[in-house]
Amino acid sequence: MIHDQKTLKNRKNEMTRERILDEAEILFARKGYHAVSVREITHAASCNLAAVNYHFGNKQKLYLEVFRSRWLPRASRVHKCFRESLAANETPSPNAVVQSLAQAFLEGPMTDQERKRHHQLISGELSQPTEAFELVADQVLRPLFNNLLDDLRTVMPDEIEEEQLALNAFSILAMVLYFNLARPFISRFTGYTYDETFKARLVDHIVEFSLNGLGANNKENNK
Amino acid sequence: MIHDQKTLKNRKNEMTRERILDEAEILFARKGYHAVSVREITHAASCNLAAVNYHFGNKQKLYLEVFRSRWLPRASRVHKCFRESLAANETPSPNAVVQSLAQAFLEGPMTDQERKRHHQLISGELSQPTEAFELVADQVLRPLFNNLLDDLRTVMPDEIEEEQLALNAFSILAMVLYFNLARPFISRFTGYTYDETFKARLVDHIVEFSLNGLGANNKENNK
DNA sequence: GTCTATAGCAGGATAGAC
DNA sequence: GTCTATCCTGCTATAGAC
Repeated sequence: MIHDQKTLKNRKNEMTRERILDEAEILFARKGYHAVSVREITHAASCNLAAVNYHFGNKQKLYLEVFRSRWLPRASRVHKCFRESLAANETPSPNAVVQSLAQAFLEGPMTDQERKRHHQLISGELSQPTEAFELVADQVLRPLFNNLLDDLRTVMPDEIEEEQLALNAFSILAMVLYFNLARPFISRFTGYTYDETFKARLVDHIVEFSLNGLGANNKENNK
Repeated sequence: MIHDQKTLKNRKNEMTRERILDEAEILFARKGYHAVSVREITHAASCNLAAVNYHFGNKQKLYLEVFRSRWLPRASRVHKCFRESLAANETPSPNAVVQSLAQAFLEGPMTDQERKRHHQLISGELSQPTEAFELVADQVLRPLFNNLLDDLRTVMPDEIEEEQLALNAFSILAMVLYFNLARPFISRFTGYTYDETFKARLVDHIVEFSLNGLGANNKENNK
């Protein structure tokens, strides 16, 4: 009995909490932290103004929780997609590394709507870092970067220097992230929409450009 | 007489106005539009709260004026630096194009402090575009992009498609802009500081990576 | 043109009833 | 846990003295 009541309460509690997180993420992504008010969030989540303080303490902690419980898991899915796609190749190659990465980021496990929110949120943190950036840098970006470094070390010639390797890793990330972050800018100047065809075209381009950039475009490594 | 009084007034007026613009730019860059209050700006500029409304109408118009009178001219200096550096080569080559661009952006006519402000401001607009983005896109980004397209068309093989050309132009821009925008992220992961040596190293890397990426790294075009 | 003073409002946060 | 009512701070913008 008591247990049932408790789970019932918890369930209702959880649902309000989740609704707030959903709406908060949408609004923070669309307008940025400071441009969104708690009133706006609670109104969108159809709950009371005081609910944010009750569930999260304050606005800043709600924002952090959006990253912790929404952004990080999604980023993990992308990272996992990258690793699995890469592992599916029987022999590692620069081509496989770059293609897996580009596909995971541009065509990966997110819907277009999710991807937009996801990138707007991180874009805000790159522009004006808060505590959330530490979280993202340590739990997502650094592991991704280190994985990429290791992958490159495996598939690149042995004589390559560590600094050279790091710069190459950053350059590949630059391509992948830029074509996501600069989407409005790119659409504006070319008139292309980011449909499936164009995204596939982009992945091909990124792979080709990066592979050549790596100077690893010799016949035996590609494909 | 009357004329002298007028110029004197105007001069004092201009100086307050300029001081406000200076401080507003610093604060908007550091904290973002919504996180800065007019009080903060006028206090930093050692003038009265009402001065912003007198000189600019309101906060939003002040923000726009920062872009118009501070950001755009600085971007023009960079663009000019790029064009002049490129024109200095007797024969155009992919190498000259990319190197001129990378040098203008990374080592160009700005101090490091200016560059940081400059990139933080545009970074905010990329993340949450306002009216200022239209200004920047039309007056700076589009001309830059078109110039780069024309340059590439000149130096690249004739059979290249327009779409391919545009993707290459975006990729080069991605490299140049990313290594500026992601500076905190890069420093954090490598431990490198952006001193003169490292910036020169970066320019070399961007040039090499992009040239290879263009697939134009044949001996007769390089150098 | 510059200032003081203040209107007028929106924000985050909380106390206390239910 | 959720709600109402409210506190209080901070904001933008303006009116009016100098």
